[in-house]
Amino acid sequence: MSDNGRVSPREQVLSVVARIPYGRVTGYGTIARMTEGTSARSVGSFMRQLPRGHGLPWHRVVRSDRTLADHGGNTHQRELLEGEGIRFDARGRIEPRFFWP
DNA sequence: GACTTGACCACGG
DNA sequence: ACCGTGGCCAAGT
Repeated sequence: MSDNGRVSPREQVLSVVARIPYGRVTGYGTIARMTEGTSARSVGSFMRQLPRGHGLPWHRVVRSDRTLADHGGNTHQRELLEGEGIRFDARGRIEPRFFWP
């Protein structure tokens, strides 16, 4: 924690992302609701600065419309998710049953 | 401290 | 179902 007993927004976000179970996904807005002092947009801003490959399952965070965010480069997010058994429909949307909670 | 920038979202037309 | 619009809030300039 950083100031007066309250955990900083990004710490909370990191903590929630780390808790997303294997084989499930959640949305930016959902994370915003589980944390304080955040919005879906600010959650995305935090995620953007994360160094890749530090162990955090960043790929389990998707848009509320169940499509994958455009990260602006080669990311194998879809492959990573499919590797966990997550299925996409013909439109490129993750099937609702994989959402967490 | 004002102004800009996003891995976003809900809603109306 | 597809846009456009306004709202959101931490960070960076």
